Amino acid sequence: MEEIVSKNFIEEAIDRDLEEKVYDHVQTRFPPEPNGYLHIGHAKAISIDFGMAEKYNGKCNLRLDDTNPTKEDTEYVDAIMEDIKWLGFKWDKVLYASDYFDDIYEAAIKLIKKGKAYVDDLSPEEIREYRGTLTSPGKNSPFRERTIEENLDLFERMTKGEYPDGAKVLRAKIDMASPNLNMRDPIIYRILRAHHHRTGDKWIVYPMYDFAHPISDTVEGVTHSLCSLEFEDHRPLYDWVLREVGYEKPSRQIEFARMNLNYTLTSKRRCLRLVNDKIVSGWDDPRMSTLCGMRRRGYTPEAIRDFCDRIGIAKANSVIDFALLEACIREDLNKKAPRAMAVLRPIKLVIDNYPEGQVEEIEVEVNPENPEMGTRTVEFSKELYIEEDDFMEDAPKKYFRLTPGREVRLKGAYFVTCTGCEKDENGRVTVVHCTYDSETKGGDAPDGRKVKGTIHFVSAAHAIDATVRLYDRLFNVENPSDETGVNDFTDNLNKESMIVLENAKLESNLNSLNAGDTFQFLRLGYFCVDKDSTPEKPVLNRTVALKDSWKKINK
RNA sequence: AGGGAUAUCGCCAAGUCGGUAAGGCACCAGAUUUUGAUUCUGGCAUUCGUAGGUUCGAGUCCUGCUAUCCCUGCCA
Repeated sequence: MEEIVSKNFIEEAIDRDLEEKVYDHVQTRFPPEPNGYLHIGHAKAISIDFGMAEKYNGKCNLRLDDTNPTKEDTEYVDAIMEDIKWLGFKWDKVLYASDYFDDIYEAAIKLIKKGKAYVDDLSPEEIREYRGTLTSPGKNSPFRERTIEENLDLFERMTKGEYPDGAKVLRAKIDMASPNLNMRDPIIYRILRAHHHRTGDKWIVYPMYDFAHPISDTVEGVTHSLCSLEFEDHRPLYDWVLREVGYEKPSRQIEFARMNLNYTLTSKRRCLRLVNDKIVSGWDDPRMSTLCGMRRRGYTPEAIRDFCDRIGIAKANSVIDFALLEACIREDLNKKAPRAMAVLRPIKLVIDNYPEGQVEEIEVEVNPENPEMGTRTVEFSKELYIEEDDFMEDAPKKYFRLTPGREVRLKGAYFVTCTGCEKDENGRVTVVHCTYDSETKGGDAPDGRKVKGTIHFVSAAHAIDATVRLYDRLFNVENPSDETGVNDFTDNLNKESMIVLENAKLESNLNSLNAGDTFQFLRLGYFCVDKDSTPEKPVLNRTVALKDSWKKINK
């Protein structure tokens, strides 16, 4: 049966434009300001900007919005490009708002000549006062009625550097009484002596976002300029600029709701705190919501794109459940990740009736979800490591693992029956004893008897020592930014967001790991090799745990 | 003299001439399972922010109200 996918409101708008021949093609752009790292919220915008172009066989440019040289840096440009490529999206061109500085400047002159822009000498404080408030109209600047000639002259002098920063601005002459504050003679150019990462010291005046953006879009040939909801109020200004400058094919701005994810933080200011205060190891800490952090954590681009597709596109503000992201990464990795056995918190299991010194090669599948991935062998011997959790001296009835008298299967190997354990002076279990049934090789009993549990193991003599970092959500409240009732957002941190296990044991097949390699450790979760990993001491990050209905029962 | 938006299941989200509430995640129950995973099967909104109205019939149309978000940077 054909799956019915209804169109979202952006596609409907595009369809209408195409139908009415407002445009005969679709072109979009993704316009980040290069002043920080991309995070999961940007993934949605990227997915929409590039996705719409793809759907309509159009093009999408990456345009770095660099109209404020005091905040931007090339370091971020490189990181942004890397992240977009990683996600698997392809831009048509890499462009910069600064590529259009000449066009934008000409547009400003045009506006002045039309009497639609003027140079204002008011101070920033005065401009704020004159703007009025949400509920009261603003009033005209005393400089509003300067002649066109005077404005032309003044603006030229601004550009030449005759005035200090902040002394004058160029404003659009619209309506100081507009209920929309953005229309109250918005500033379109300011004097800013700052080194620009691309244009150097060529410019002394820089256009404001509201002026630069519509012009960049239209000059670039963008048909649909997709952005987030907070720019809805700017659309009248966006349209005003394009109309007054007089473009024949103005771009159309369409706004959508940005994504929020519970338990995660995307605010630049707060993330910077996490980094600066060393609460995390850096912008690419696996707990960060940055794309580089998620990449290091082991998230795949496929999972993130699937996530963006599944959450939909709408205009209602919403908070997505983190569990959906986890479902996406589990679904992707379940198909792709080779299985391996690893013991995170090892205790010894000694098979008392197994021949001393004997080693058997046990064949197990690499991925039961995908038989084409073949099989591998793991060593089996008298002394194994098993998970601390897989033995319990006094176990409840529903416990399917090792407890004295109970028989379980060692994955791919034999049935073993627990006979007891040894403890240290503190009462901690150090060694578990069992006997095996040599008739059950491969994991099935010829007499047809069944076991309820199958546990994983690693042969002690063959195990590879490793460090495993168990990551969990960084915050233990749904909205980490909510500081009501706490001193600040760091009070919302999850103290157990990273648990480092230095004594993990890996199966011997994992003897040449590369950063980024991903595995499913049987019964534990998905793990990927960290960049800190060395051949001597592998380091694995837990991307996400497997679902665990036992944990739920046990609670 | 404020303006702009949004309200459908715990979280997202379809619902487009008004015709009797898709789907995903989560959750619950059962089956299968050499991962307590996966897979499968079944369950999960008499009701669409709220109060009225129009209509044979309203989530969809009309009126009023309420809640939430955004806007008073020479940031984007």
